[in-house]
Amino acid sequence: MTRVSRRSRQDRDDDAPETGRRDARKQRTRRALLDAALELIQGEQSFSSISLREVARNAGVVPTAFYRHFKDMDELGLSLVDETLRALRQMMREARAATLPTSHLVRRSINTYMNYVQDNERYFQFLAKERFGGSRSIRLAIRQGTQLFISELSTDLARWPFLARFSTEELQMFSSMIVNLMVNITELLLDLPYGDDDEVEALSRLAEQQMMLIFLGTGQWVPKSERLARKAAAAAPSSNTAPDN
Amino acid sequence: MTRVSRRSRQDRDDDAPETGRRDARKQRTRRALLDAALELIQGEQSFSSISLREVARNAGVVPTAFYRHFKDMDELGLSLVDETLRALRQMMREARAATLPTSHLVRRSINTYMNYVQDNERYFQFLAKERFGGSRSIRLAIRQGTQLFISELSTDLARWPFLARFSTEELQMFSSMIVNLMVNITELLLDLPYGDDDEVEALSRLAEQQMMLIFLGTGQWVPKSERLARKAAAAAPSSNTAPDN
DNA sequence: ATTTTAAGTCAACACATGTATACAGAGTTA
DNA sequence: TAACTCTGTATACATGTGTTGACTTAAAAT
Repeated sequence: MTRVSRRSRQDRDDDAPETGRRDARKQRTRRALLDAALELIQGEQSFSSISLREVARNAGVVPTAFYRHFKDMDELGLSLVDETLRALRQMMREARAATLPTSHLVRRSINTYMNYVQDNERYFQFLAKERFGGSRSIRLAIRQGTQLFISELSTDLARWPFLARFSTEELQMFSSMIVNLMVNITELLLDLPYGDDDEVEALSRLAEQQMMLIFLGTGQWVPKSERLARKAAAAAPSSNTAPDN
Repeated sequence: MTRVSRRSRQDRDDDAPETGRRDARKQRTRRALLDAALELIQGEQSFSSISLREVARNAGVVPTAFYRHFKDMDELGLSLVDETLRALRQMMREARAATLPTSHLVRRSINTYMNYVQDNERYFQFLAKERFGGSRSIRLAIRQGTQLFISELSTDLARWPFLARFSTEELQMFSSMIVNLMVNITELLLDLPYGDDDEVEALSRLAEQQMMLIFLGTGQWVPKSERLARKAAAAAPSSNTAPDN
């Protein structure tokens, strides 16, 4: 306790290799622990109901070794959230880079996403279960991540010509609806009997329709900026069958 | 084991008083157990992470007494789902009876609902947490309940003049979007710092806007029944800024 | 070559959990 | 009244839990 190590593996700020081989070993069992937790969650259990010992056992390691990596199950959970959201964001970035101009953009994006969910089922299972199930800190982290998504999507939407006229606030509202929609679809997808491609197809089409409905709605939505002006233009009876806002 | 009691309290089919006073006692501790579980869920824990003993303790009863009422924690959970959904359906029926003709129907319905959620927070907390957190049977029960809601809502929507032209399938899609939206709003509401009326107001308005957006979308949605006919009417370029379906 | 560091093991603890069995006493029925 | 039926209690057991402290043994630093 009198001496201070110059630099430990834990408090590095960026991912420097630090130094060779013991570190690799540590990283490996850390992964094993994370994977073990994810795997255990796959079944009936939720994160809050699996035990530290269970995780350690499943990772092929003695319970006390756990503490070399996480102080808590909660801390492991936060790492899981972090990792998951990072991966998701990564996917989104790639998707954005890949699909620039095209018809069927919506359909293609949805298909990409559905495939991604199926390939990374464990992460999404975790997110779905802990979005409301777990500790406050985990819930909060997930919510912040979701909010970040909404913001990113709304800046994307701002580039679409027929959405350019809306305020960022309105775009955020649209985005949040789309994200909610996809969250819901994701959760349905996760509960599907494994590998039923027809059902997945059906879900994709449902998502597409629902998204289209939202876009149709935005087409009729009167931007906040125009609302006062329009109101001033007398009280003409609405000729539309739909209610106006 | 040789004799068979004529009729036990458990296998009654409707709520006959059965007979007096011992039964009342039983019913009372049964309630205590259910309430204890709900209360425990209020905090950080989720249903799958609370123990039988905890519930018994919290209900002021010895652990083994639990078995006089439920064979399992899972069975208690199912009772909870049942009770919750029954109460929800009840609310919906009342709401439907109360609000017949009116402008601001959407706004009023939303306000009613939000109040209901706040008054029955425990039940909604439970639903939110177990919708994906718990055992398959509980998840399934919740999903079925949700589906039932969607169906009921879609028969309601069918009575609205400007939605009459749609197929039941399309109405179900609209309904599911609305229900999802409300589920999402509910979950946001539950995580609000307790009793912040302004935030609740903001959430209500958000829900209202989102619902309006959906209705605007339906106004532009081309019913399946008309789609072929329209397609036959040549390939006129769409004059709308919004994409068509 | 020697010392230091730290990831992982081992054994042990105090306690919580689900459930089985036997029992008490009030409530019901005859 | 006497016989019985149940809800709730008391006790006990085997097993799982989080966390402790002292240990080994390779890798890293000196």
